[in-house]
Amino acid sequence: MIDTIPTSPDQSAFRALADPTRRQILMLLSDQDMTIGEVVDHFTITRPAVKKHLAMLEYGQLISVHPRGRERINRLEPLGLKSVADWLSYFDRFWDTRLAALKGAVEKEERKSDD
Amino acid sequence: MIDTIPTSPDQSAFRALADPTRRQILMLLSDQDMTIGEVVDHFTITRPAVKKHLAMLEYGQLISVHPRGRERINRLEPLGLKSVADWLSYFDRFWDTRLAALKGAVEKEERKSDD
DNA sequence: TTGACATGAAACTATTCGGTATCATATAAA
DNA sequence: TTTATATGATACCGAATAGTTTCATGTCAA
Repeated sequence: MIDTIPTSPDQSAFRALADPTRRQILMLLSDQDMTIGEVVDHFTITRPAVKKHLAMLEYGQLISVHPRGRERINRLEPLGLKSVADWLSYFDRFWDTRLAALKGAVEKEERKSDD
Repeated sequence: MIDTIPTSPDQSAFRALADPTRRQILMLLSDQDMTIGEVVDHFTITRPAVKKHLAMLEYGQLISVHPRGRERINRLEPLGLKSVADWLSYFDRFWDTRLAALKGAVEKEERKSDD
């Protein structure tokens, strides 16, 4: 009986990804860091709406925000996305057993080259 | 200016994954197909609540439902998850360039062995 | 110092979400 | 043919979402 749900490491990241506008923002930030104003210029919704989306992305640790003078620079935080991808990888075996195996091998190889 | 958002292929799949209970259900179904009642037995919430979650998972094409007598068998549909993983793979380059390359190579290899 | 500008924040609205309780329907079993 | 069981479906509730408008704050520049 599941009562206290063994919450995945990043509930808020999954929630942050649920909205198409927020996913679009992530795509934008993958090209370059942007101020709030610059992000707003890519959408038709108002600035406060974008601000809220950015707040949720930050809460889900998918972006980080860095003040610079009167601006705030929004930067993609890929590691937040990686944790989601890792959760999904649990299902790798269903569509590609061999890929999962290779993935493990590569990651092992990487850990070796890290030290 | 992004107005009509170039919606990702699987908006409803992302939404379906946003809830921890639904992700838990997917984990359960990855072990075995289940009737609604069997899924309910793993949680403390009521059957109609579970039913709604299953409906969202079905809408997001993450599961399929198959009537059998008076029961309805819920089955994991891994391909729905794969489309989400594919969207995420856009960001692979940020944390693992080499893995992304390997992934491409493996998938190419698979396509070869498919025909 | 004053004005322009980038952002913060609050208040409000409509809709969706996650949940409940309740009742209806269809099938299996006695 | 009853009766029990598995599910469908509806109505309702409180909280969270996604958006708006409006106003306040802080910083750069003239």
